[in-house]
Amino acid sequence: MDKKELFNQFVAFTTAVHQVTHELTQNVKIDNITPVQYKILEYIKVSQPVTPTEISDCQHMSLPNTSRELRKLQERKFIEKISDTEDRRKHYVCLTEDGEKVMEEAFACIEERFLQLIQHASKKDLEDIHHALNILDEKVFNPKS
Amino acid sequence: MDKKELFNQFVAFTTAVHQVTHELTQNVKIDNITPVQYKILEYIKVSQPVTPTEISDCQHMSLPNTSRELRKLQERKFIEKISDTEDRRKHYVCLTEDGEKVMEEAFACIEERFLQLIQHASKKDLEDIHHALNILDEKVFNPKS
DNA sequence: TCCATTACTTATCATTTGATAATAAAATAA
DNA sequence: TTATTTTATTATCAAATGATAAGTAATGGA
Repeated sequence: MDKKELFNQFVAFTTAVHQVTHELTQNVKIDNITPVQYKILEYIKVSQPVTPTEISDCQHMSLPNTSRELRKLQERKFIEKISDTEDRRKHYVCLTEDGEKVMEEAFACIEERFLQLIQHASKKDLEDIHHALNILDEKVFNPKS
Repeated sequence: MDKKELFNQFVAFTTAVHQVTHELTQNVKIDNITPVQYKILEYIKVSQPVTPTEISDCQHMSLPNTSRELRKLQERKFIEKISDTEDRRKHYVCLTEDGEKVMEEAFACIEERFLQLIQHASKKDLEDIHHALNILDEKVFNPKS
């Protein structure tokens, strides 16, 4: 296996992943929410509770800008902040009930499209996909070293 | 294989892919170029010659905005437009020599980081990765139906 | 020929996002 | 105690991106 060739395959693959991700998420429409705000909500949904600093790091945005977007999300009652009892500088960000509802709908919408994507897959296909995801996760995308 | 479970794995996987893609490309620094402009150049690099309409479709941006960014890229001598001799409404966009050089450097930079990522992979690991990419491409990300 | 359509451009405006400075409050180290 | 660091916020400005209207030129069909 030539590494150069593998790189080319990798580039084509990641492009396809981005493309499909876009297709799966494009019909998720939360009223008056910006892409960045959606990404933040998505991150909170799967990782809550999280601190503004963690959001800042993972979403690759500055803390002031993170703070601004969180304020907007809080004003719209999608999230709430709870200050740490130990270290009162820290704030834990969580989804509110409204926020949970909205994100569950969003994920349901994405899941529906995902199921369409794999609707023709056989039982063995599903096993193969599962296995392939594991391999790539382990050996490329989540190196646990 | 439960499809619901596979969906969760899929979501985690695509998140990891986006994360790694970001890490691989983050130290590609082309002077005074915006993210959108970079994405356009990247697309042209792998697909040239392309028309503005194709760029517009693939990059999910309106034709007027595409036209504006292409103008900027043309002013900076990264790309050139050639009109179709058959249908003179159509324009083919290509990289100039400068553009080619810049993008080759960018890809070299990404490849270098990719090689670091898989530096500890054995010969068998590389085969496994190659195979896994093929499976996912075929069964999920590039459904040829 | 005339009309509709396609491919693209220009211009303009609103919104989103990014960058930075200044501040505050709590924690921690000296 | 005082100084430093960490966490987060507010405020402000610049730049990038998105949306839309209007216009040009070429094509193709009626």
